[in-house]
Amino acid sequence: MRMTGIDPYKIAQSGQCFRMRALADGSVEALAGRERALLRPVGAEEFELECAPGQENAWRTYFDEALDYDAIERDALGRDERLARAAAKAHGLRILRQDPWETLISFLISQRKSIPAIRGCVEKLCERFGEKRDGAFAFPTARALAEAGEEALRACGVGYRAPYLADAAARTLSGALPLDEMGGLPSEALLERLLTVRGVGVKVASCVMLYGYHRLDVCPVDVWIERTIQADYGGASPFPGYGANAGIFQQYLFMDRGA
DNA sequence: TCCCAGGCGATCT
DNA sequence: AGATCGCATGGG
Repeated sequence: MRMTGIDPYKIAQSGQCFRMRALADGSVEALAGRERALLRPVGAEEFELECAPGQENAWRTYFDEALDYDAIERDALGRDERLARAAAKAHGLRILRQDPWETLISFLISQRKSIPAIRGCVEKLCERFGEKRDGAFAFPTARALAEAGEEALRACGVGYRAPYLADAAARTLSGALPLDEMGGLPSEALLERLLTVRGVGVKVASCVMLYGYHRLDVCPVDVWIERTIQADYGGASPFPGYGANAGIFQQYLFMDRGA
């Protein structure tokens, strides 16, 4: 299957997912849930996607193929100078449609960690508690993490976040936190439910909403985005004015952080 | 050795 | 309601 117009290298680097990486031969490996895909470059902005039989449409959805990102980039280019610069550099980026559970656990870990450190923790969790499947490890299920115990979780380098993961896993397993059903909630109610998870504040909840529930208007504000607001927007957040694409524009600016 | 990382919860005023 | 502080761990 062929995919055009996307830049998987940028997606892998974007900080929205932690199990996607460029390989030495120039292809990009994507791991999501129990599945694995390989994107091999075959031309300009063109990649051949190799995946398990029957998974093609799932990967098309994952890479948000149906959305017109060229139109979104044009929107960004017409806003302000700072955003336009970031959007131009981010050409080919997509907001992935990730699984809410995987997103929740990943961003619970993310607090006060660098992106390489997050990747390391996530990979350890997968190796130790995920099912081995065709040369890679699946992301661990809620049951697997609930049964692992806090100490075994802590041994993956998650530190003080271990009880947060245990709580999220237990509540997901019991049905108290029905992550899949919560996709039907309006954003305000969804945010409220996510904030009931220990270790989830507004920033982590925003990441789960944007990356796990594809709420593209939701804008996570982390230390980097806050710095950008201070340094480039004089302390006045531009995101309320960005409307339906605020979350995507946040991602453009996050990728261009420090520039 | 020091400082920071895609923050959050507890504990003050 | 707002401000401050401690927190596990790894990398520069």
